Amino acid sequence: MLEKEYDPKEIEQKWYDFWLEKGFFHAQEDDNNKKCYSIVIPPPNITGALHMGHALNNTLQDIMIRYKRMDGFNTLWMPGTDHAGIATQNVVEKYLAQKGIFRDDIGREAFIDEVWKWRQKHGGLIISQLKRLGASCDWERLRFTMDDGLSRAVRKVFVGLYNDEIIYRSNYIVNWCPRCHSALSDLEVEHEEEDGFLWYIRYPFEDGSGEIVVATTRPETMLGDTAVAVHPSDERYASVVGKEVILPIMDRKIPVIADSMVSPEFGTGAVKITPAHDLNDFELGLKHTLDVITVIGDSGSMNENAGKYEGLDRFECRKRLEEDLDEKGYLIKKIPYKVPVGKCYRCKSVIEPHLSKQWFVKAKPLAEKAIEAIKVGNTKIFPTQWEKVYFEWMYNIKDWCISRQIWWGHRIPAWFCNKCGEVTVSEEDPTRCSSCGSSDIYQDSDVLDTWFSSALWPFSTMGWPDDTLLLRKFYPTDVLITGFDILFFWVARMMMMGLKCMGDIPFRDVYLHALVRDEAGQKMSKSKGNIVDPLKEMDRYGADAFRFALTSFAAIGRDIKLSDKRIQGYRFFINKIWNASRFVLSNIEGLDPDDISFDTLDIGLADKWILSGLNDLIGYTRDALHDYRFNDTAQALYHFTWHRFCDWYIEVSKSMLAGRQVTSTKWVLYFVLKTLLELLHPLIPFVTEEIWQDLPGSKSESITITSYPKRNPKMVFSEEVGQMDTIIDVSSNIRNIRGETNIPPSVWLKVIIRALSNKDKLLLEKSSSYIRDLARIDEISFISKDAPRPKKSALAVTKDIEIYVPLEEVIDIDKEIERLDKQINKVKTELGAKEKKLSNKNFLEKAKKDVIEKQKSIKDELEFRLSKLLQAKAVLEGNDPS
RNA sequence: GGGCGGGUAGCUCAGCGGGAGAGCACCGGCCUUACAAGCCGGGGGUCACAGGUUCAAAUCCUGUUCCGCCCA
Repeated sequence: MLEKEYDPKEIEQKWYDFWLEKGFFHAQEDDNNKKCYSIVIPPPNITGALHMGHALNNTLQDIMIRYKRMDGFNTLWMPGTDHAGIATQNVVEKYLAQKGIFRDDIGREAFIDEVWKWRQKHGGLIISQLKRLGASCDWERLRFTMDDGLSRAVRKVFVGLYNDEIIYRSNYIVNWCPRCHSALSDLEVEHEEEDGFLWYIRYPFEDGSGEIVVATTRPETMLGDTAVAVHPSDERYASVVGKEVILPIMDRKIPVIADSMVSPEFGTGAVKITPAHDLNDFELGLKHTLDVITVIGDSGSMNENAGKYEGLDRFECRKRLEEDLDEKGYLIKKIPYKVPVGKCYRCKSVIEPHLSKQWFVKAKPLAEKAIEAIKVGNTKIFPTQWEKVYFEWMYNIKDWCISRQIWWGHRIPAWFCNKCGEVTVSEEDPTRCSSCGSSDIYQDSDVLDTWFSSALWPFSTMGWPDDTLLLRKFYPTDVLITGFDILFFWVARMMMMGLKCMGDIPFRDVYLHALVRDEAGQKMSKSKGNIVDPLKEMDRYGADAFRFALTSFAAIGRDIKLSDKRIQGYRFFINKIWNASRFVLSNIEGLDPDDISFDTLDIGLADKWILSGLNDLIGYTRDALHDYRFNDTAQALYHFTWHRFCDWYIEVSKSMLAGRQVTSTKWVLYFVLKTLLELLHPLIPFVTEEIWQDLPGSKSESITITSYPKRNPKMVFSEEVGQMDTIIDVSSNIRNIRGETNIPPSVWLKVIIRALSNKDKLLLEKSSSYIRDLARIDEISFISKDAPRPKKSALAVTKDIEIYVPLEEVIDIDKEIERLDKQINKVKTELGAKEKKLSNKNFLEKAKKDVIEKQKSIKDELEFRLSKLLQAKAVLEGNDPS
């Protein structure tokens, strides 16, 4: 027997330990009997703590995995963590700084040792938090992007792509974060518009024939200018192209050139060209063979080429330079201007376009196959509108800068020769230069972008480059479930690498879920203080309630606005299940389901109604999960459990348990509860296991490994469903009269029913006991078509059934008239619309027959109800025409 | 500048060609022995705006407007 109060805490821990101990989550690669189903986890950072995004993401994955596991698949949910190069290095640096240890003091090797130590100590936090959530990952296979195996995969891919000339090294303008001290890929830069200025500066002609005025948003870069450019067809400047100007402050002669890249509308139509500090300028510089002068260094301060500004921070330099220009008369004006600013997505520092030697992945050839795979439908993206976004990005893909100037990560397997200057790229650490054979070589100090190893995740975790059983069985994976925000970062790159290295897609489906926001729709962030902590929510309401809430909100294509209160609402649902189960378990004592054959049971109307509904629910749930409609799944289960099973079936079962059909009622209660628990288990694993274990009969060791319910054609009873719906409808109408007239439930009522159709009449007579129970009626009588109307009674009409509730002295005439008027008005409005529709010739000619028929029958019903209500009102008003 | 998503009950959202829905909140009545974390009943919406297509539009098309996001 279940405890009276549901206490999630004890129960959750208990069952999770049980599942682990039994090894239910472990995939069997040598099992040849079952079909396989696999998911790889989006690896969280080792520095991370569980946030709402993780919670949602992993709940959805767990639902799919648990569903498939129950449904007979050999399931693999591959877990792991990501080494998160820059983020982790930052965290560990801060951690060491507290102890007075600094990276540069201890050196690279010692620092990396420290990171591993840190990871040993703190890196497992998020894993334990995922367990708290109930994630049924195959923990025995836990992977880490810096593991030996995965590192070997990284090297293999790097070398392979290098040999295919897809990876190359080049001197190019990259996004440089002066704080992280590293290059970043285009994706790692966040673009914003900020309030800035546009400076207008005179550049005098060298021959003294006047000046040209250039406009710039970044005056400090002028120190590295090597040209001024105008549009070739800009008449204002046609005569000055080819002349030279003196660069103010620096007193350097630079040419005026013409190029169609210049926009005549911007500023004065003349722009300064700084090839070392702007991507467009760099390309224009290459085209016109301009000098390249770097004036800003790695840390964002001015270098030796900046003359007297050397050593100043770039923004300080801007101020000083402005003063100097103004003082010397070069500055014409400075006007407010919206400027685009790129910021580091990790530390928010302003990105500096920076000329440096970096490693790149040539993306175009990889993208072609990745586009094709989605085009032909080998991989499908849900919701489909993301496919467009994917294509857009893939078609315009740019080369991917993969080198990072940090220490923590996969070191680039390239060695430079001090003697001949050539590079040796090799999977094994070489001892000699592959070009000249010299042993005077050194390894590139850079590491790879973390996303480079993440791109290999679906196959590197399964043992690639070895040909493993795991890969053969579980690759490609069935679905990738992740947030849309890493579609480019991760999904797109896994597609490219999977197709390149494995020759096959990494996953058949991609389900992109929304972002979890706060109740005001704001992105959650520490600085805003609007974070909802999943751990706290789970402590407060239990993991099940929390999971169910997230699942209910996971509608396709929407952001999720989450508040504590909304989670609380689902706590009530868990409690409802708990109490319904207490009712069922305490009332089915003595039932041995093993001894019962469904075919021999004498089941009644209500039984058929609930079983048929349950059967539909099974189909609906399976379909919804198949389409990743998680919220539909949750809603359907919620509604059926609460508003069909609890509200109606359990209610009628109470008297059935005291009647003749005790066994069948017990069995139906048992069967519906059992099935509901199994349907719910993937969403709310803990509470369902706790109750399921208490069910009678022989069963498997755990609900986790029991079969997911299947539809049963023997449980389809459409006629009875309609009949029970009529009974419920009549009962609701009686309850409505009771409610509207404020008659408390303690007062038993009488009811008189007149049904025009014989079918309904027979049904209601036969099944009147249901109505008695549901509406608290102690006497039901039936009158014929031509019998006089019962006096002093309230009336409700549904379909062609008249329901009279005699109120004797209780009746308040005015109040009842008021009540009838309300109904009359409602019916009149609806009837008006129907009449209009049905008097429309065009409608009758063009609409489908069944639609017209339906409208007609609705109209007939409304007319009937109206006439009855009007008559009832007339009686009360004392001018009964009959 | 280009693209995407959205504007439906007080709030959060579902519905996406044929009688406007759910949860929460609100109002009234109930301790009816599974559940007061509950039960029963009720009120509440020119479905952003303007055109169009259609017999029929919250639903399809066009435009406007507001909000959010992505890319440049």
